[in-house]
Amino acid sequence: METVVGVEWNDEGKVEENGVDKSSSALSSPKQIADPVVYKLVRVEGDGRLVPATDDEVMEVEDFLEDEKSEMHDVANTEQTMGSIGNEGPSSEKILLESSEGLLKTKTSEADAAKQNAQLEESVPSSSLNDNHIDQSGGTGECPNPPDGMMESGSSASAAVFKATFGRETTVKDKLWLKRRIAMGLTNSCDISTTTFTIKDNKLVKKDEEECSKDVDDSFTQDPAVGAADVNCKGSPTSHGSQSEDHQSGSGKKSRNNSMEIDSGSEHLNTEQRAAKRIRKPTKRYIEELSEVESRDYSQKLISSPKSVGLGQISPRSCLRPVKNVPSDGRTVVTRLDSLGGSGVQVPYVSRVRRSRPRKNVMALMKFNPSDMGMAAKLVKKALGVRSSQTDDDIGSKVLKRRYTDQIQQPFFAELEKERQNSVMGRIERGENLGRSQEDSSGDNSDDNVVTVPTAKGGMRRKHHRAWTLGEVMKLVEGVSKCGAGRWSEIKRLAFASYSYRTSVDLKDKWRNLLKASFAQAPPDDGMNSRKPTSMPIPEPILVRVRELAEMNAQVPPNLSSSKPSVGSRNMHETKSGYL
DNA sequence: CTTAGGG
DNA sequence: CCCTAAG
Repeated sequence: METVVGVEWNDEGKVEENGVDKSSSALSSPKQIADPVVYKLVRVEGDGRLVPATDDEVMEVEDFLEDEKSEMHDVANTEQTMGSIGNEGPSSEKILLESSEGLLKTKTSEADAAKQNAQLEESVPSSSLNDNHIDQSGGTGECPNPPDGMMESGSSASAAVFKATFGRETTVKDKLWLKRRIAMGLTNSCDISTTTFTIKDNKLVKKDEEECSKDVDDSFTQDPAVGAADVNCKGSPTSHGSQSEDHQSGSGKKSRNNSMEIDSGSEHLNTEQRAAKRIRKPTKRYIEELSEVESRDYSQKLISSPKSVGLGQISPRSCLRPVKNVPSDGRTVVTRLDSLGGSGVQVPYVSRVRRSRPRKNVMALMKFNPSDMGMAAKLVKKALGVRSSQTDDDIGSKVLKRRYTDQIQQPFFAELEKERQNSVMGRIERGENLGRSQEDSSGDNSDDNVVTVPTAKGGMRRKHHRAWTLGEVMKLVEGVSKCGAGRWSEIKRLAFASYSYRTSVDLKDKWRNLLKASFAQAPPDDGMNSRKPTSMPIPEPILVRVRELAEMNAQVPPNLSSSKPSVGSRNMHETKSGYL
């Protein structure tokens, strides 16, 4: 099988001078004259040898190219072109061409490459390589899709684009192949196009575009991650965003400017146009540490991941975007409410839910938003998860949340808390198994509708951070006595079935704390008590039991085990001994 | 998903 | 409480 291919050679040309210099016409640029890089037509024999193309073949190609040239002017319907590409499978030719490509070592100096690129921009008016492409095709009023722009040009232009895309020359003249190649390259490397491609026919694209265009106008400089969507519309010069394709295999924390992988192999890439890279999905924690802006970007990314795209559910995202405009110091909660809500007040509530179990609330949200589907829910959930944490940060940094809350706020809060606790205690002592305290009651359905409760001194307390009531503690202890420490899920099922909050992890944590408390409270007796009498008045009996159980489970900390041996007498007063 | 441990 | 790593 033989194939005619175009090959680029240096003037020094190692191949017979039989070809036709097609480069200038192909690239439709007079400047090409001095350019040493030219196209030669050669034939690739079955054994891989190169044979000068015959005149007929040359003519053939010329016609082909002519055809392409004319086609270049036809900027009319890009979608059609796209379609044809999509439908066209790789021709058998392609394979051979690829192999030949390997054989022919193209040599192109950097300068040449530069020239090529320069020409490229000239010859491909609506190429996405040009940041102004939006303006050029802006007449349509639509946001041009970069790949489409690429597709408009013929093989010659495609070749140029190819080079621009892959950073190397191509010997392939097959228009379709080039197109596909470019498309693939873009798809794989440039998330912009990914999005574009995937949702090309999706009406949501339009929505997206509307949103982003609206957004872009006044949006601050966008992080590439978020820029992606915007790029689609505006082709932001600064950020060729790369929407993470959400390859689960994402690798370590890479900067957004890391090199991307291109299937056909890439050499030097024009960094300007290659700015878009695949980026790794940051971890939640990472996000939390980031500034608001970046956090939001994260949400964007999440939502605009292929999954959502595939389902054509991007609405949440568009809704989210506006949030960006909210001043960081302000109550993002409210804003988020509006934007996300599109529909509702529910959103903020949801957002307040603890990350580990937002599902229920999300479902509730779904009820309010019938239009949202499962995937959307997931995404929303995720986004909200991020968001919530972020909001927390808004209210007060994590540090504040913990340190400040515990040490400074508590004193003020102490009184209230104490009162409440006392009432609880009373009930306990009465043998009344308090199902739930006041806090609890607020919990299940409407739970933390109020994000924070301002306290006397301007402190903020989170509602959804439920203090452990004595009853809960007792249940916990009892549960441990029954099931043994470590079987938290069991305990949760048995003793905490009615407490929708309190995950097994919570139980575990609490137990850990109890353990610590039970063994550690001896030494600082007076000091601690006097200073923080209100913090957590766990009755001694409970502590004793905790200690007991701990000993039984060999959970006793080595050093502390001897700290309080004297209390042993009381240990028998409980029901637990029989169980274990 | 559950458990265990660090933050 | 939150997060993550393991099983």
